[in-house]
Amino acid sequence: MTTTLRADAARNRDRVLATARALVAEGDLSLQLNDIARRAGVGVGTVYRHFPTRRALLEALAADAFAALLDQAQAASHDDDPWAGLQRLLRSILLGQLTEPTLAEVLSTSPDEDATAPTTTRRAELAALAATVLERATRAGQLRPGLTLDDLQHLVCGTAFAARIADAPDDRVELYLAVLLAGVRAPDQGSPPPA
Amino acid sequence: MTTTLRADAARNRDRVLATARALVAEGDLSLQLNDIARRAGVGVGTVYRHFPTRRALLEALAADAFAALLDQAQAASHDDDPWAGLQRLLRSILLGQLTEPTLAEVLSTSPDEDATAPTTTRRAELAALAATVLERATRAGQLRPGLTLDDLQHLVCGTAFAARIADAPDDRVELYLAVLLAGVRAPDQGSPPPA
Amino acid sequence: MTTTLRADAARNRDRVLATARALVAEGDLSLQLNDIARRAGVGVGTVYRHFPTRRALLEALAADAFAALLDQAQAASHDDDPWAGLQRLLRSILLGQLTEPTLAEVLSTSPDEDATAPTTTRRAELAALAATVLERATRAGQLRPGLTLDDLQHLVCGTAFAARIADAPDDRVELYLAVLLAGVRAPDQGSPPPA
Amino acid sequence: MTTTLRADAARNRDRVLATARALVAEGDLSLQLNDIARRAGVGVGTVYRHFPTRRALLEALAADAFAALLDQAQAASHDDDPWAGLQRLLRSILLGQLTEPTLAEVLSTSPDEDATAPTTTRRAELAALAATVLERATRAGQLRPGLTLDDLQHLVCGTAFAARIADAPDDRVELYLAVLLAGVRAPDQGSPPPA
DNA sequence: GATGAATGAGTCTTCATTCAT
DNA sequence: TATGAATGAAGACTCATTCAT
Repeated sequence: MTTTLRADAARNRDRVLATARALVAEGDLSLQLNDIARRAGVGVGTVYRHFPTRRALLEALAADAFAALLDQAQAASHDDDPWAGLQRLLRSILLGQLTEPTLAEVLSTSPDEDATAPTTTRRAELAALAATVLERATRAGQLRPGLTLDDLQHLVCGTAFAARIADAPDDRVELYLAVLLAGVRAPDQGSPPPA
Repeated sequence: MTTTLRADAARNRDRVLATARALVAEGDLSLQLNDIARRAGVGVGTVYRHFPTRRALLEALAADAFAALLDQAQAASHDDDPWAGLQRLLRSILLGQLTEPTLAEVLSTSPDEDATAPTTTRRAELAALAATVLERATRAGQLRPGLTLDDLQHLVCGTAFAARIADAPDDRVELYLAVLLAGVRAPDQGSPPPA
Repeated sequence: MTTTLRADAARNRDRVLATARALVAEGDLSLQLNDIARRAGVGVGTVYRHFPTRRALLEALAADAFAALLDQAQAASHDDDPWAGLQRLLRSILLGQLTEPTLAEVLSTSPDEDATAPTTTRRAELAALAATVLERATRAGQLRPGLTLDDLQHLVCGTAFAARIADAPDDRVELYLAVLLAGVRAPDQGSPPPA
Repeated sequence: MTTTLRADAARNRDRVLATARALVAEGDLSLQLNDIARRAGVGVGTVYRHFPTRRALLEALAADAFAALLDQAQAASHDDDPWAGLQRLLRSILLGQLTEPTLAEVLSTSPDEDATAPTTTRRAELAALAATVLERATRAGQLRPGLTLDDLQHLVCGTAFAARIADAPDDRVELYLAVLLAGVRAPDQGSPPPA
C-alpha cells in the first residue's frame, strides 16, 4: 500500500500550506519558499516538490476559498430575482477576496499568467456562472449598459482593493459594496432596493 | 560661491528624476536606486543624497502630478454645482492616478508611512479641498449617507486599481468613473445628470 | 521464483539505459539520475539500485560500444599487415568515441577511477590487443620510437577531442585520423600508403 | 584624485584573480564565484562586479598567457623558415595551454560563446598570425593538403588534451608535439627535420 | 557634493543521496 | 525490489546600503 507514504506527503503538504497561511494571515503575501520551508520544519526541496513556484502555492492557498466562492456563485445564479442574484454574486466575490487575500491576488491577475490547471478551471467556472447572472440582470434591464463580465470582475477587485487599503471593518465593506451595486445598476432604474 | 555646485546638484537631481520617470513609463515601478543611478550616469551615492529612500523618490516623481491634481481640486471646490464639483474631483483623482502610477501608489498608501513633508502637506491640502467638495455635496443631499472623506479616497483608488488591472482604455475609464459616481450618489436622488 | 522479478528488474534496467541513451544522444552527458528516473518512469531508487553512481551508468552505456570496439581490435590484431592493423585499431578507437560519447569519457579517464569490474576487464582486453598491434608495428619498424601503449591511447583520445570541438563531419574525421597516423608512424619510413 | 580608489579596486581584483589562480593551480577549474570570494576575503558582490560571469573570470585568468602566446606567434610568423615557424607556433599554443589550463579552455571553446571583447580580439589576432604562418608553410608545400586554420587549432587543442590526460612530463609533451608536427606535415615531403 | 567600489545578507533553485513504506 | 518523498547542502545571483576617497 502506498497509502501511508502518501499520507506522509500529504501531511507535509498540509504543514507547508498551514505555515504559508499563517504568514498570509500576518499580512505577508510574499510567499518566500525558503522561509516557509524553514518555518514549516521541512526541507526546501519538499516545498518545491509540492509547489514549484510561488504562483502554485498562491493558488493552492486560494483553492478552498475559490471553491466556496463557486458554491455561492452557483447559488447566486439560481436566485429567482436577477438583481438579488447579482448582489449575492458580487458580495461573495468581494468578501471572498477580503477573507482570503490570496484569492484577491488570484482574481486580480490575468488568467493566463502561470496559472495552474485547477485555477484555470475554476476561473472558467466562475466566469460561466457570472455570465448567467449577468445575462439575467441584463435581460431584466437592471445592469448599467456597456458593462461586461470582465468589467464587473475588475470593478469588484477594485472594491476589494479599496476595502483593503481602508482596512475596512465589516460594516464599511457593506457600504463599499452598496456603492458598487448602486454603481453597476442601470441608471434609469431608480434606486435599488436596500440590500 | 555655491551657486555652481547647486546648479550641478540640481542637474543631477533632474537627471535622476528623468531616468526614474522613464523606467516608470516602461512599467517598472520598482525604483531600484542602483539601477537608476547607472542609467542616469551618476553615482549611487548621488541618488541616495537626493532621495534617501525609495519612498522619497516615489513622492518626488509624483510631485508634479500631485500639484496638478491640487489645481483641479481647487477648481472643483469652486464649482457652482456641488455634484459637478464632486464629479470633477473624483475624475481628477482617478485620471491623475492613471496618468501617473506613482501618484496612485502615493495616494493608496497610509499617509504616515515614511511620507516626506511636501507630500504630507499636499495630502492635507487635497483633504481640505475634498472636504469642501464633500460638504457641499452632502449639504445638497447628493452624497450617499455614511461616506466619509477617507471612503471617497479609498473608493477612487479602488476604481483606479480596477482600471489598471483591466488595462482600460479611456472610454472604459469613463465607464468605471460613471459607476463610481453613481455609486457614491445618494440613492434617493434618481440618476445623476450625464457627465 | 525470482524469475519474474528478475525480468521486471531487467526491464527497468533497460528502460533506464534507453532513457539515458536518449539524453546522451541529445548531447546531454550530465547523466542526472533523478532526471533519468523521471523520464524513464521509474523511481530514483531503482536507478540507484542498478547504477549506484554516475560512473556505473556511464560505463553501462558505453558497454556495447566498448564490446564492439574489442571485436574490431581483435580483427586489427590479426591483420597480416602490421601497419594496416594499427590503422584499423586507431580508426576503431577514434570512431567508437565519436559514435558513443560515453565511450570517449570512459577511455579518457584514468582506469582506476571508480571503474566497475566489466570496464576494468575490457580495458585490460583492449590493452592486450593493442599491445599486440603495437608490438608488431614496432617490430616492423613502423612506429615512431618512444611511443608507448598509453601514449597511443592518449593521442587517439586527443584526436577524438579535436574532432569533437571541431564538430567535424566524417571526411574531416578521416583527415584528423590521417594526421594522427602520419604522426605516430616512424619518421624515416616515408609516407604511409593511403588508407 | 580617483587614483587611490581605483588602486583599492585593482587590489581587490588582483586578490580575486590570485585566489582563482591558486584554485586553478590545484586543478579546480570550476571557478565558483562564491567560493573564490570567500577565499579571497572579499564580498561576493565584489567578485561579481569585476567578473560578472565565470567566463569573464576565465578569460581574465587566461589573459596574460594569451598575450604571451601572441608574442610568440608574432615571432613565429617572422621566422625565415616556414616550417620552423609552424613548429614554433604549434609548440607555443600547446605549451601555453599546458602551462595555463584556462587558456586551454578558452581556446577549445567556440569563439562566440559569451566571449568578452579582449578575448575576441586576441583570438582574431592569433588567427591572423596563424594564417600567415599557415600560408607560408602551404606555399612551401610543407603542409598536409586540406588542413585549414581551424583544423590546426582543433588538432593542437586535441594534443593538449592528450597531454593533459596523460599527465605528461615535458619530454612526453615534446613527443606528442612531434607526433602532431609529423602529422600535419605534407605526406610527400619526407620526414621533417628533427625539432 | 559626487563617486562608485564594496559589502554581505538574502533569495531562489537544483540535485545527489537517503530511507520509510 | 521498487517507489518517490524528503532532505539540505550547495551554488548562483541580486540589491539596498555604506563609506572611503
